[in-house]
Amino acid sequence: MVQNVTRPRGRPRSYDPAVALDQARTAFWNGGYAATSLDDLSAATGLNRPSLYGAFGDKKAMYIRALEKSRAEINSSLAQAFAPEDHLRTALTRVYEATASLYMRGDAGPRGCFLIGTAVTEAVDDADIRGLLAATLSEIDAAFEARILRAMEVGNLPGSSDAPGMARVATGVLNGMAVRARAGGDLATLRAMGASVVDLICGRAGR
Amino acid sequence: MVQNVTRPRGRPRSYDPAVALDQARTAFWNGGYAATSLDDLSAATGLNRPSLYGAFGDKKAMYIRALEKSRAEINSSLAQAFAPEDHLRTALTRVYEATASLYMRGDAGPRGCFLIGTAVTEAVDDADIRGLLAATLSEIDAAFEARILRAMEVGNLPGSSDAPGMARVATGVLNGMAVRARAGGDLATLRAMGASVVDLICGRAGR
DNA sequence: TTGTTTGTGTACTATCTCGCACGAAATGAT
DNA sequence: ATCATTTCGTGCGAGATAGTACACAAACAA
Repeated sequence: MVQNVTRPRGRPRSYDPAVALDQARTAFWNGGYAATSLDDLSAATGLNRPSLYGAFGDKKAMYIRALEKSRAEINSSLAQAFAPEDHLRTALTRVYEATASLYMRGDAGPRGCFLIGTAVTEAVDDADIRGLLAATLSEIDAAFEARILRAMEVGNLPGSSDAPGMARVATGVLNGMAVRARAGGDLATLRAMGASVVDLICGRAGR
Repeated sequence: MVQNVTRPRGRPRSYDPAVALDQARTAFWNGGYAATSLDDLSAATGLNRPSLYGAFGDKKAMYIRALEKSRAEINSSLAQAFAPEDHLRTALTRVYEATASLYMRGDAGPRGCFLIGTAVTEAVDDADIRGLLAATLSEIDAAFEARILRAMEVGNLPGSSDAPGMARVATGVLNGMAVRARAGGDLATLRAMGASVVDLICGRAGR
């Protein structure tokens, strides 16, 4: 409970920047980066354009901020899902179940993953976005790989398993689920994709 | 060698519509649908706007035509790759190898898959594009599934295998490779992803 | 030739887009 | 109370964008 140290000098802002960033991300998430105009962002956040510029800079800066927010959320949710030391099958299933329902959310229909749904298109022409996308994919790979390596140590997987390869496949199926969601796929299909790749990694009979 | 039956009445067009469609698709492929303007398309094809309208209608009609062309190419290349009755591992490897090098092509860096790279973003707001994307994904699933079922009949896979699930995972990894390509991933990574999922489906020792 | 049909190219308009300049409003400092 | 500082909101302007009108060019038919 730290008292607000010192209130800044001038007129207080009438909005919460974190909330506004969330609303802007929602707008980008639905329509993509290029198709979302500043007027759309203005309508989504309730801020007028000068306030948007004051808060975030230009359109691309807003988008980068939204990407970084998603990146942080992905990393923390993977870290959380992989923390409990239960069986690999349980941990992977938890990740895919949570992801499937996350990807199905959205007012205008399922929107999948923010990065896959919007950044992939821009990545070819924009090095900043491409770098952020690549970094996030690597981090997801690394989270899967670390968890798989732990499973190998504990004996849940054969010691000869190809952990980096399995991790990239695991990430790839996540990407495929994001694509399906935007293509209008239903929750059952997404969950089935996750279950199938868990079976392939952990073995069908599983346990 | 059919003689051009009857030449159409008026002034002949000075371009090949199929070539122009290819060039337009290249422009969309790099920049995405929304970010590609009619001037970009005009520059890419060498046609001026009235000719573009005359040939294809508006921008969205051009894009739909490009999507359908890619869809047809995907279906025929899968049918071709799956035709020989060799081992499932061979057939799958052939598909992933060919796809990996296809996804790495592009003048402005690797562009991945045209559908994944451009249609996924538009799919939420546009039902036509969403439907085309969903139909193509289903067709890819179906091609994988049919090939896996044949492998089960021949005894290359256990009869208890989950063919639909494996097929969706196979498609998902394809999607993941398309994402990686646009994120700047290198050919070795794409190929490794393919090899890993082939190992998971066919068994590590393989053969 | 002469007329018909069709493609080409310039130019135009209405609209949208971004980014910012300006004054009004709301707060803290003195 | 007055000033300084920061934000808010209306409105503006330069430029891009989609789509079209219209005149010209090139082919064929009679």
